[in-house]
Amino acid sequence: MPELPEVETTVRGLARHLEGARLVRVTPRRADMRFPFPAGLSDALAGARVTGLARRAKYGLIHCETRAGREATLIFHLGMSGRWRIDPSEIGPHDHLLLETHSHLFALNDPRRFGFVDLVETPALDLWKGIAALGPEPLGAGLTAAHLRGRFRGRRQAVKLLLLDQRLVAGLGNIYVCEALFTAGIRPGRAGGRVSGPACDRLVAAIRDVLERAIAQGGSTLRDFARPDGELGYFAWCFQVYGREGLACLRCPDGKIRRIVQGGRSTWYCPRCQA
DNA sequence: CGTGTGCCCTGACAGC
DNA sequence: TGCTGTCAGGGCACAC
Repeated sequence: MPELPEVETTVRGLARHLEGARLVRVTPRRADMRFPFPAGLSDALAGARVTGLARRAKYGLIHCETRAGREATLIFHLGMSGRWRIDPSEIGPHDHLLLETHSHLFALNDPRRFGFVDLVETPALDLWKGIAALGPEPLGAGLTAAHLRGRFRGRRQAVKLLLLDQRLVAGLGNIYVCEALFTAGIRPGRAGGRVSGPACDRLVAAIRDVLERAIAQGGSTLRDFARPDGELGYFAWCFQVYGREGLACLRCPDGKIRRIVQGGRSTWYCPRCQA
């Protein structure tokens, strides 16, 4: 379930054990995930010290200083089914990349292999293809109603699909777009260009609210990650509309949550209170 | 350029 | 029990 909050939670969980540690060994267990592992990955990172962890959109960033004294960043994307396992009791068929420090083993596990990793020189990180074109972070100062309004202007595409476009806002996925549109009272199928200024105001607030609450929820689950064999990236979250087709709307008395398909993916919303 | 479609991959679940 | 079909949190390539 990796959208922004899950990646944020994952990064925080990894940071507790990885920050400042030295990578004793880095081991791909197959040739590729979605893309081939970078050539020379193991050699480049063996003996490197982890200087810090960060997140940009749905990318996790593991900043390192290599033995050669170069700043390098290991980028990971969790795709649809990726997660990190800490000190797993055994290595399974879907553990595709292992990071070992003196005290812990981290396994990047991803059954569907839609995730991937890449290695870049840290000074060139912002030029990296996945990051260069990203829109503003939704929890940063860059996301404003004016920004959304400007990017929506003249667009006939549904606001739901526009919000999934990482160039417009970085880090939203299917769940939190559905939830934010519900909170803001905006119909997912509304054309971007027809979303009003006040609606953009509500949308910005809703996006922040939904993401912050999800991160807080994930943070509380982080406790579990301290125990051996802990896994990172998944936590329970009580959704208001996501996956609730046919159930009663939690806000209005008579609404029933409806599911439609947009861009080949499910959208859930309340036809009564989302205009 | 904006928009729409199909596809990468495995696993879980519903229905027969 | 075992088969088949459908669907899943993402993003890219490609066609028009």
